[in-house]
Amino acid sequence: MLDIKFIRENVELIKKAAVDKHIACDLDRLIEVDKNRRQLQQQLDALRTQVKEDGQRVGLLRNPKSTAYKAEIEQGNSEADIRAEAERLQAGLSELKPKMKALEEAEGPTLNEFEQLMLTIPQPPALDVPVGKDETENVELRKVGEPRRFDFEPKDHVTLGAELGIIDIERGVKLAGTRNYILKGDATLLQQAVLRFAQDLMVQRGFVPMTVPVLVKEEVMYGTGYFPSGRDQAYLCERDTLSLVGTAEVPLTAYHTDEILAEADLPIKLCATSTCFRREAGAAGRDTYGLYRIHVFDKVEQVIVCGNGEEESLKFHHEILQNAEDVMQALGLPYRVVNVCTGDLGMGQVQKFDIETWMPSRDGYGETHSASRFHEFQARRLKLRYRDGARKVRFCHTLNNTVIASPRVLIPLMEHYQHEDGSITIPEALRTYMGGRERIERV
RNA sequence: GGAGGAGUGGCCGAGCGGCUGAAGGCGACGGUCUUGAAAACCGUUAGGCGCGAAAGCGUCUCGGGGGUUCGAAUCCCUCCUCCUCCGCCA
Repeated sequence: MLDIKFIRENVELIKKAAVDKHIACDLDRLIEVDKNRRQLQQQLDALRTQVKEDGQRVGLLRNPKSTAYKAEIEQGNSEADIRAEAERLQAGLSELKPKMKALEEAEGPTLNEFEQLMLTIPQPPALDVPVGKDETENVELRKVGEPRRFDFEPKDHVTLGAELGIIDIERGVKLAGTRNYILKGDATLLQQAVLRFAQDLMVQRGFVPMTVPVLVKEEVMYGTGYFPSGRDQAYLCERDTLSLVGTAEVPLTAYHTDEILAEADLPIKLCATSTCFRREAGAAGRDTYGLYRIHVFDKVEQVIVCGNGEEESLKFHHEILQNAEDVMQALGLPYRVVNVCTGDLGMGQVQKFDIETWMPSRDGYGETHSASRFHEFQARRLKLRYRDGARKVRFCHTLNNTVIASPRVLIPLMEHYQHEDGSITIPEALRTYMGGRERIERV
């Protein structure tokens, strides 16, 4: 959410942002509703002032001990006069009631529409975000590591997993439908190793590990910007008006909702390992093969809540990106970093850097991480604030990035480290989490 | 799930129809004092929205929503949360 004052003064900028981001919003209507809203408030405020002042005077005139009453007596007014004055004021106020009621009834829907519209206004992207229609126009920033050249015909992760007896997609689908899977034996251990390794690295870097709810209230989904527009991507437990989160970013970012933090508390660095649930609505037919695009997965996520400043935000954006790159480097996987273009940005994101990891079976890079910064966008929705040095209340900035998501990362991991016989080398960084073993082999 | 009790400012706690956005205390911040610190004393210390260049002014908010009333933190309805006891249970 943006500041309505900012919106009023930057209508054209935001219209352009909406076009570039492919987000539908009715800015003209918002401006109009905002105008109505302020007008109604001014009228109501004036009436309320009168009701308050006169109403209070009625009370005073009815109380012989009040100074106002005594003043009336001193001015030579009789008790009857004073009583009459009170009656007169009260009658006048009674007449005001229908007028106020009418205004209040107009204000309700206006406020409601105002809030709905405000939720649809996108955050303008940073200046160095490339304008583009979709992910094909993301701009590569750098490549790290070389895709491995095989001297044999490499297998894909599905084949490797099936032959090793550690990935069972068929039965996953049997139990839960398309885009489901079952990890078994060493794949389960490998996934847990990867998650634990990633979490340990984050803890080492000062992030507080958390266990968070994955089934959250709607307001949390709205607050982080996933609702209303992404509602069809979430699994809803409608009976309980709760939603399954698609990422731990949601509960982590919302952790300090409706609080005013001390500046000394910032930056707040949190991470959580959680299961993530995604409907993948609208992705029918896309990435249907293997473990790439699935409904349920586990992820370690990192979130930073920092002070309100462009520079600070940028600094932390690079920090969370670096954290993820360090994980990939420790795993020895080749990847590249892309500057995500406007058409592929979410509505709250100022800028997003994706890490795409080399996946031999795709003969290309596939997204494994997504590092975003939001400025105040989420903080405003969540009422996530702090008091600065001048004791002024300001909105925080928020950022987040994947640390590692599995099983997607098992794709490059298994494929990159495979041997001709179908066994897989366990990268060194993970061995302590795999009982010191060096290889996954068929048992 | 059943039966009771309670929700007031950063915290504790008064108020139970009218000059109460809210006494008092604690904490925090600023100042006086002090060689420094403590103590003592003085002062400041809610957020949202609107108007305004600003100072400031207005309004809303005492768990949320609705109602009664000229007037509600105070009365009524409803929902939520927390605590205690009982039941069930990983």
